[in-house]
Amino acid sequence: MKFATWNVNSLNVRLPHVLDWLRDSQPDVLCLQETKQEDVKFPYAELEAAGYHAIHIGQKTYNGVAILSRHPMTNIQRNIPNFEDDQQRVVAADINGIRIICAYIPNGQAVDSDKYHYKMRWLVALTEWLKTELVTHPKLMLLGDYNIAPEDRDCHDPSAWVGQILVSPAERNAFQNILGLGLHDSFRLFEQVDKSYSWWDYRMMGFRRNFGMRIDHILVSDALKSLCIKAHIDKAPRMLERPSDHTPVLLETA
DNA sequence: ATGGCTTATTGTATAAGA
Repeated sequence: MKFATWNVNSLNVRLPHVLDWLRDSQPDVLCLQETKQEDVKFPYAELEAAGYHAIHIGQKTYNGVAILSRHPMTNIQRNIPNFEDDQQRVVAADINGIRIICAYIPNGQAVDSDKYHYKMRWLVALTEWLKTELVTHPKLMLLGDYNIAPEDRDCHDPSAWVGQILVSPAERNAFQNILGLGLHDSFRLFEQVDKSYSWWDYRMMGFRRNFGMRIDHILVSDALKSLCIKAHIDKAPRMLERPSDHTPVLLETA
């Protein structure tokens, strides 16, 4: 099966890119972040016509996540259970016996800001929930925009980013805590070219100069690890007119 | 360089992203 995650930075704007990409790439499952639309505006009909079931949880202007799937989805969960949150950042479903969790982890804005502390609380709640999910779903995959570059090699200029969000020790530690549950960064299960990133700033010609960060990830549980056969980043959508600032990250399993 | 884009909004400037 082929899985992917993509922060589209407004599905309203990016729907043509998404439909083209689904047609060309034929993933079984595509997780979207930052749909930035209420559910009544979500393009269920267009996606159904393209061959995809969809589940979505959204809000106006900010956040919003969706799972698109060629296969039926059951056991649907919206938001992290037992975590008070007015932001729409998580949707999950069982697909072909695999627990698929799509997450848009908070950005954090600036280290030690209120939003940063929210990010850290949010990561704790996510980690606690994952721990219980893994008990009942040994085959689990967590796809999304983590807003964390796990290591220095995931940042175009580590020295310039010291002490910033996306790379701060506390954020990286939170990422390691998730791995500690028995999850694996699928991208790093395979040999990759240096300076591989999933996001580039719109400003300063970030993409052309490859000033990017690898902050979108697909983590897999122990039970899925041995089934992984390929992981890569598809930079093509980032080269289109009026692109998202993120590009799709993919994983293929046997 | 605290931004140089891009998105969205009961807009005509502001907030937020990363």
